[in-house]
Order: sequence, then structure tokens, then C-alpha cells
Amino acid sequence: MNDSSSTHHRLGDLQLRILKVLWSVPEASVADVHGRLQSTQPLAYTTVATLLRRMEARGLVAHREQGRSFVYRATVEASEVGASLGHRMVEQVFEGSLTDAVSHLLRTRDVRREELDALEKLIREAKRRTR
Amino acid sequence: MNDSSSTHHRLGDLQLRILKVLWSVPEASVADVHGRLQSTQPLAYTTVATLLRRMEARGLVAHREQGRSFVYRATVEASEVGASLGHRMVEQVFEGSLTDAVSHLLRTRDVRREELDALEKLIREAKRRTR
DNA sequence: ACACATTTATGACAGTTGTAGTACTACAAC
DNA sequence: GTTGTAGTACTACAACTGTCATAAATGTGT
Repeated sequence: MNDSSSTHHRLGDLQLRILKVLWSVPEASVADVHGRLQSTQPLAYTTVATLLRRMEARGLVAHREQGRSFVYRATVEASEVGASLGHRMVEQVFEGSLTDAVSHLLRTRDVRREELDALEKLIREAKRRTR
Repeated sequence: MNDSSSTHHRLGDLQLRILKVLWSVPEASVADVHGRLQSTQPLAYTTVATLLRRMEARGLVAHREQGRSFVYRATVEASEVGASLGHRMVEQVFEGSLTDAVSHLLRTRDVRREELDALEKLIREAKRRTR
């Protein structure tokens, strides 16, 4: 497959939250990211700037210069990062059993009816593909 | 619900692997844990001992003394830790959509037919419960 | 008693993460 | 041109993680 799991081997919470912002828009300046995060948690501007620079060094984001400011974009996809976390959860915690993992998700998350319908459809499709 | 997410806020890889061992048996001495891990990765005995002691300080494991050696057991359940990882994955990466998260799991994991059947059953049960 | 093995306790160190203060740079307005 | 202002770069630091080496304690065998 790829070495995605090695690149974002261990992502901290703030880094994940920053990525989350960057996944929701095509690009964002430091001020933009800071503003978005600020709404949930007070953070110094420089904290965000520092994290973004460190994350760029690790290849998680990239920037272009617009005037005197940097405009960042994510260079990893949510699905890649999700794969890491999902793999970790399924393999390490649930001994490789996807069923157990999903079962747990269902039990601990209070899912709405439409979600269940969507999931059912999803699985039927997967079955069709596997047949 | 509870504050489980605060206790094992950020678990490192080795800690997770140690817990995995401790989840697979009722209890295990340091040597046992070390032996199990040794098979996949060369590790100094003291590394494991140190980690276990640190983990006990954080309430992740506990020990009793048997003669001169410590016998550890996990004090958190796999499902608790799975909840953290699952929550993190679903909320932060997949914007709260369990469907997207599971969909991703299905696509990236090459699931066997029986797993799909089990999942389908799981969802039907969840539906019945919600009705 | 003495050497050897087993096991826990401490101390150390490098790398990462969150956090932010300080410093430097460049433009904007007067 | 001096003064804000906004932005990046650098430095620092505490907490945590993985990693051990070394020390200290407590057996075991002969």
C-alpha cells in the first residue's frame, strides 16, 4: 500500500484539530486556523504558527506565500489519517476483529436511524463487491 | 458517560502493545509480558518493567506480588481504550459521521465474508434496539 | 559463604507535543 | 522617517514516551 502510517505515526490532539480545520477548507492562513481553533479553545497565535511549521517539516501540510503571510493546505488526506487511527484501533485493541470494533462503535455512540440504514447499505455493497 | 478518555488520554504504541498482552491473559509477570513482546520486537527487560511501573502510576494496570516478582493485570478494558481511539477517529477525522468512518474501515481493510455477515447482523440488532 | 541469576528501583537521555514569549522583518499610515 | 501592526522565526520549557544502563535487593546452587 503506502507508508502513510509512518509519516503521521503519532499525531497529537492539536495537530489533529489543525488538520481538521485544513480539511474543511481548501487553504487557510495561520490567522484563519487560529481563529477557527480559538472558538473552542484559547490558543496563542504563535502556538498555531509553530505547530504549522513543525507539521510542514513532517510533510503533513504545505504552504504558499501570499504577500507576507503563509497560506497552508493539508497534504495528507483525512482518509489516510483515519486509516492510521482505524488500524490502530482494530489491530491493537480489537485483535483484528472489525466486527468487534464496529460493534463497540455502535454501542458507545448512540447512532441515529439513518446512520444505521446507511451502514446497512454500505455492507450490502461490500458484499456485492466481494461476491 | 465517564472520564475514561481523560485517564488514558494519550497512549503510546508500546503501552498499547503491553495492554494488548494484558488483555489476552488474566495476569502476567514482567517476564511474561517481555517474552510476548520480544517475539515481535527486541526490547530490554527493563524497558518493559519501567513502562509497567509508569502505567501503574497512571492507573492503567495494577500488580500483586508473587514471591519477589510482580504480576500485573490490566485495570482498563479494551473497550474503554477502544472508545478513546474510536471517538477520536470518528469525531476528529470523520466529522462525527460513523458511516464515513466505517465505510473507510471497510474499504481499507479487505474484510472477509463472515465479517460482513456478522456486521449486518449487528446492525439489524442495533436497529431493533432503536425502534 | 560465595558466586550467579532474577527482579525491582532509579536515573538518564533523546524525541515529540503543546504551549508561548521574544525577536526580527516588512508593510502601512501618518 | 518614525511608529504601529501583523507576520514569521527562533528559543525555551514542561510533560510524556520509548529506551536502557546501572544499582540494589533477594533469592538459588554448590
